[in-house]
Amino acid sequence: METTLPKNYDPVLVEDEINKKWDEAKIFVSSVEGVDPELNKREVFSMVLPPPNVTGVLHIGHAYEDSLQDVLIRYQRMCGKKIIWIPGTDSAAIATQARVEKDIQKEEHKNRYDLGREELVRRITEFALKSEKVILTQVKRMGASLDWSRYAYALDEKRQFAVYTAFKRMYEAGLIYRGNRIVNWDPKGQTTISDDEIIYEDRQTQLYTFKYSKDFPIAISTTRPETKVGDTAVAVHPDDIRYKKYIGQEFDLIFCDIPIHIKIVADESVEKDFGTGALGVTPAHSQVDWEIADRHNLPRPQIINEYAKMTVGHLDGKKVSEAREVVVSWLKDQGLLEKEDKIQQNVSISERTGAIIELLPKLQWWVDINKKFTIPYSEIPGIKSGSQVSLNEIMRESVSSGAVKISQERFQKIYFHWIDNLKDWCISRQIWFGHRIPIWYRGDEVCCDIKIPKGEGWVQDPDTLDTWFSSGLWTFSTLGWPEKSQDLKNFHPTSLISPAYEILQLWISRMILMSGFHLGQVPFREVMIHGIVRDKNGRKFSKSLGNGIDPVEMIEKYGADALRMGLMSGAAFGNDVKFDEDQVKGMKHFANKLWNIFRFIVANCDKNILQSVQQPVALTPEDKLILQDLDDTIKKVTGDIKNFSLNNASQTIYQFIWHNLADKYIEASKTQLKDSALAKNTQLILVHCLKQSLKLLHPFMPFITEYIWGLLGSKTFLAIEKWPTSKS
RNA sequence: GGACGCUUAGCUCAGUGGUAGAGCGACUCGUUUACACCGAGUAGGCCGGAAGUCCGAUCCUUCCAGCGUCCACCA
Repeated sequence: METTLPKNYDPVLVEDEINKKWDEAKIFVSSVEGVDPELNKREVFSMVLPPPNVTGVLHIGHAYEDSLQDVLIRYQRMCGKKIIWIPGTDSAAIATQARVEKDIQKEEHKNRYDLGREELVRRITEFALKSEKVILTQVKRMGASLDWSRYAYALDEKRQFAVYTAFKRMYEAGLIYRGNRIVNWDPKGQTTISDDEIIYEDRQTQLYTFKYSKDFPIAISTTRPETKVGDTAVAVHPDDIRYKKYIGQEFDLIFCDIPIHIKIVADESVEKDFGTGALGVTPAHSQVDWEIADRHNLPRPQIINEYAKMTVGHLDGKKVSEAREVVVSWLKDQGLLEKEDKIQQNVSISERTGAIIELLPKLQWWVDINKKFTIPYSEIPGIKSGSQVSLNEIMRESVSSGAVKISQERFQKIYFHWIDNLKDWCISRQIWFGHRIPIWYRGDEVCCDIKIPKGEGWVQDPDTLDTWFSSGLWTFSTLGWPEKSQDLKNFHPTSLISPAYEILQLWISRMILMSGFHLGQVPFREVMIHGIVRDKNGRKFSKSLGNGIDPVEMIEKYGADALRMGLMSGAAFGNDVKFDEDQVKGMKHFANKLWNIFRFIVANCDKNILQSVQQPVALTPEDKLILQDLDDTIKKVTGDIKNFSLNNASQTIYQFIWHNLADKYIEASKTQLKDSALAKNTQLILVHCLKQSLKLLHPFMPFITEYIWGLLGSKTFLAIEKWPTSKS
């Protein structure tokens, strides 16, 4: 027995050491062509890592995602494929800016306007860099076999160039336009805010039912009577027999001493059973009404300003709440108010300032989803090069043709449902951190270009792009696009992407759109959506809930191998995983078990047997049983990984190593090793089983398997060994 | 409001149209020269509720309940 091997396995030291060795040997770097002359002839397996946001540190959900993909990648690598797995991080414009602004508000009581654009962006960038550093360390410690030579950040120079190029080409194709849209406006913060920054409060409010005037035939209901001075129509359902006869009629009215012009229109979106079944349309201050106005070509006067004050008639300058009282008492005086009901309503409130959100129209940039353009080149089945298509058709065809395979049926359903209801994509954001829109103005002139146009007086659009605009380019902006690079030719479309289901619409569909437009390709051939990790109570891990678990803490306690294995065996692919620390602990014990199997074998086998290529034979019933079990295990684990049943695969290999190899065969070997007729063959079987086990386990527990592999005397890395095949 | 998912042993989860499985935990016994981060055992579940299809359902269908997610938010 060699006394140099400690009884207990210490993952932390080993994992650092192995990581260093992998780094130095550059075995995960796909651009080192000289290492293996056969490499370029091999089948390619390429993936991008869904880039984590630089909004802080990674949580256990990222650890799960990284592990899943690394298992698949390591398996494919061992199957002899040429692997490219690209790491990166995302700037996550809104999320990051909001995070930093919040900190600054808290610590310095300053808002973005106090700091100014330049200073705020500087601060955010500083924060992003810090957070990027932490994140990268975390990803590395998880053992993700990424090609770090290809690391990309959403705001780095190359990606910036790709984003501007993409914008310009889409602009020139007529797919990007500028138009008004209703946004969430925070009157206290004096800024637009995104839907994620809104909290909904269930409040009781009054629902007023009234007529605009005595001559008007239809009563309407509203919780906001003051906005009715901005009405331009009353919408009714086309099938509503009560109101059919009025459709198309127009009225000039005096409402609360303010003249308004009302047209009666028919619109499917109106609920017959709500209120009076007639909707007063206030186009400028309601999302739904804006769309109705769109469909019926109605004027959209703005009657509330950025300070939540009225802008018309004698109400001018009054707060909306004051104006409401004025209007209600006027209605009462005129005898127009038919009834008042108490109803529950979701009120939108700004998360940060607590102000009630006003909806206001603002100029925004859009991607036209339905406009046809000529696609110069297309590999997508069903879309011919040179034909007329829309982005919507690209998104639909890419999946319905099977060029992108969304492997779980339920997610495919969600995808199509989303495409069916898709509207134009608003890509401008009124924040400062992110890719600034590459549009310049000079008087009435508008210019779209990658650089500031020549000449004096050009001013860049103040808005930045929706973060998903740059994320949509990710599969090819990371491969050198817009250059016609060799990488792009070799590795695009990528083989697989494995995101959480939350970002199917946000990200996956945008990548299909972008890749289709710019390359005439799909971004990936297969989408395998995974579940998310939850805490013991089934809640999501999130920064705002503060229930995050630092994977590094788990790694230090149990080892990255144990964390990976614990997460993998937690639940089936696509289902959510409840994080269970005990499971991780159990896997640490498993690592220790494997370590001691190794110690036993080293202590009981001749040194030359450890590296012998001689095939063992089955001499005893125990021999026969273990070799058969091994073969079954190889078959099952391989099949399970192919089917993305990583939970089953990990449990099968666990079962074999612990309960077949250790509990049964090693016990049997204790007598067989004493029998000179059996000793050598028994040693061969032990070593053979151990080595095959190491290979099968390697995708799940890369560190300990690689470490033991080295201690057995191998000169090559286990990570690039050949995957075992079963005999049957 | 719409869509989808989940509900199986104390806990975390697999699974199959034909008398229920794993890991952890619990309990009993054992071993202390591979491993106490150990071994051999034991106990535990009318597989969320109701109805239907079937010779037979935990698995298929319908309804209901609880939980969760995404989308749209109702004047």
